[in-house]
Amino acid sequence: MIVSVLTSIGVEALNKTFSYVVPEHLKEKAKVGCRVLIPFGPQRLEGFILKIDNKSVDEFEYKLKNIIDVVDDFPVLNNELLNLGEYISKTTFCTLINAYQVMLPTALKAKEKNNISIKTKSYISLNQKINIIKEYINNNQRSKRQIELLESLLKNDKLEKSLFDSAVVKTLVEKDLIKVIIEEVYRFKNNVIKENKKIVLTEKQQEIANEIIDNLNNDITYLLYGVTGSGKTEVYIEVIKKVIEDNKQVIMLVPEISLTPQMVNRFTNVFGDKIAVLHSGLSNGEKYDEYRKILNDEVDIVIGARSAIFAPFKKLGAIIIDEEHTSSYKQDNHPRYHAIDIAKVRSKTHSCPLILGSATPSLESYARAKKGVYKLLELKTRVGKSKLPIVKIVDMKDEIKQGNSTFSKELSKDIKDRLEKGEQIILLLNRRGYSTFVTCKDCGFTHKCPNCDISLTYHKTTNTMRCHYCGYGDKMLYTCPECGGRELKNLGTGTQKIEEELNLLYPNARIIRMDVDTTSKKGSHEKIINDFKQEKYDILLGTQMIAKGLDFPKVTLVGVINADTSLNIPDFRSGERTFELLSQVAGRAGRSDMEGKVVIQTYNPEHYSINYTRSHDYEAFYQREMFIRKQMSYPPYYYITLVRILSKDYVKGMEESRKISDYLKKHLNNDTIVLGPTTSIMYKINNVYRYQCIIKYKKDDKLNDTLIKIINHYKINKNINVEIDNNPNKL
DNA sequence: CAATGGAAAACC
DNA sequence: GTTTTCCATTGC
Repeated sequence: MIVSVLTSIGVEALNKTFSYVVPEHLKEKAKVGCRVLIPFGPQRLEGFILKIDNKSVDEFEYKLKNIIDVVDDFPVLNNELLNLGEYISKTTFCTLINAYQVMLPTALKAKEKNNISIKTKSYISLNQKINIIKEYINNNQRSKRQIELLESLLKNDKLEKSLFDSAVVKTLVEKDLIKVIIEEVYRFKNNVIKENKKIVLTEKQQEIANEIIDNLNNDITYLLYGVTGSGKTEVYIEVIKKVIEDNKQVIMLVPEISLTPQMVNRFTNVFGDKIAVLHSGLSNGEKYDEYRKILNDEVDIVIGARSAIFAPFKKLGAIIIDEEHTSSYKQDNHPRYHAIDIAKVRSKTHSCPLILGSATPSLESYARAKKGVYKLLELKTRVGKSKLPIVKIVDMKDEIKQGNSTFSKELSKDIKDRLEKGEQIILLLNRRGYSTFVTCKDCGFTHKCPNCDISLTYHKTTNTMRCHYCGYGDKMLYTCPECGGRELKNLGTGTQKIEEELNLLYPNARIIRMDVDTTSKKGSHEKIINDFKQEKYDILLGTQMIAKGLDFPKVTLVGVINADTSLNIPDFRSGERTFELLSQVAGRAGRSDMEGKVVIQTYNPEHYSINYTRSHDYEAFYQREMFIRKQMSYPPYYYITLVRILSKDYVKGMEESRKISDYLKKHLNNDTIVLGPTTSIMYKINNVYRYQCIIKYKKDDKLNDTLIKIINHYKINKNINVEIDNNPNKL
């Protein structure tokens, strides 16, 4: 038997299979999709069997080697995953092996040293009839510890092996009186809080749910556009109930790790424990266990982040993507796949619906819904008595004149008021660290990362300067290295500084900060959220991770310290991102019957992205933004493909970028627009210079082939790296 | 003419 | 990606 094997090495030059002979004793085990251990030159590698060949050895002009071993008892890649991998590799221009690896949990990736194993627990139980045991007990009265063990087992079917002395267990096993049972156990445990809330759908929710339920066997994509607090989750639950009734399974994607516990909790209360959880907050072992629950048909629902879209369910009945506009549904390193694209492919293969939910849909999705490509479903009002919060926009230019720099008069007053009333507050600042850059007052020197073209952020907790791109860290400077000046100023405010100021202003307030720096430990997301929910704190201060989907009934005030941080990013999506962030965080206020208020501080109060949040007017924002996109030939009017050229050599990078740009202009359609080359916004990261060309097109049948030609041309060049990003999140 | 090193090729 | 091979340059 001869098989084609794809090695675990993810380089363009090895993006092909190699043939091996399967020795007689492995023939049974070797199936397509299984991992195998192979000799590869002088090394040993793992790879996937992609094909079983019916060729014979002498049809090859070189001598084939034998496979060393088959790693898996069952194919890690089933047919659907094999096809999905090809799709990813084609659409994201990555190697096939990279596509397969990204779909699998670490434990099942083809990798040489993978020591993530199945966790087991050992039990003991009786291996003889009761009368034989009793007889043994009577005849061996002196062996006290053996008798103790046997008597416990007479009372219990099985007991943990570790409760007893291993020598005692050993003797009894040797005498064939008891046996050891090894059981697989799952590592991940959800701490579920019991709820006794009965879910009653509003008329509108029921109507929408019914519409989806009536069409469960078609690959329709729905856009469920519902304002914050309108109860999209209730609709999801109603649909899922029906899918499970039909004996099918559901994938539910949530945008942030911090939102999973909340969703898991709600779902567990409705569906019991037939739920697997998959996100980056789990250890590799836990992820493996959750994945095995899916493989073993033990669960009906997977809740998770982006990669959960690959959950290997055999009978998918529905895919739900909550907060579909979230940029993290697209992977921001290679392979840059988008979970929604994968979902569409899977929805087609399984003939099941794809439900995209959001209060602020991406322009692309909403435009598609308007065109009828997606089916638009709308929830326009909040559930019950709760109303959308009042939004106040504060012009910080005026406040500065009055001497207020971080907190406006209005926001300070409101914070004080809520603290007195014992209500909760959420404050958003989309910048972590203490200050965003350090400048010398005398010569204007800014402390930049030596590897990247980025100013370093000061972290007061560790007294270090850190680069948020490459992770570089340095001691805080007290004298300017350029001119020796002693007046270095901290400019730009981060969450750490706000926390410090809040502590000074409201010494009695209990404040918790949530950003990348306070959530690096496992389970810390959940802890912060639970503690805040249980009112152990008055103020939750955080970066954008606190903006989406969280449900805190006691929050009546949301403050945005600086709405301009996301607006000032030079990117065509910055307006959309700003509106989305502000609308989402505003949606955290007033979710119960208490009225909510949102205070947005900005230096651009007249900007439409900020202004339309005041009236919660997505439609108006959409119209305005679409007008600009049309003028500027941006999505959704044009598709964008970003070609990024990376090189350690500044000059060579530029030269090759120019060649690539010329080649694109020459070979693409006439109505396709090629911009660049230019240096990227971050022109140097980790000592690698970055250039880019932007391709805007409506339809270009030559694009794919042209890009492949460019990639092939550079695949052997070690000085130039070319990356393709379709529909980029950032330019 | 061996030693060194960096690029290129092979990897089934 | 890692290892080996190849070839040109350098040093003695």
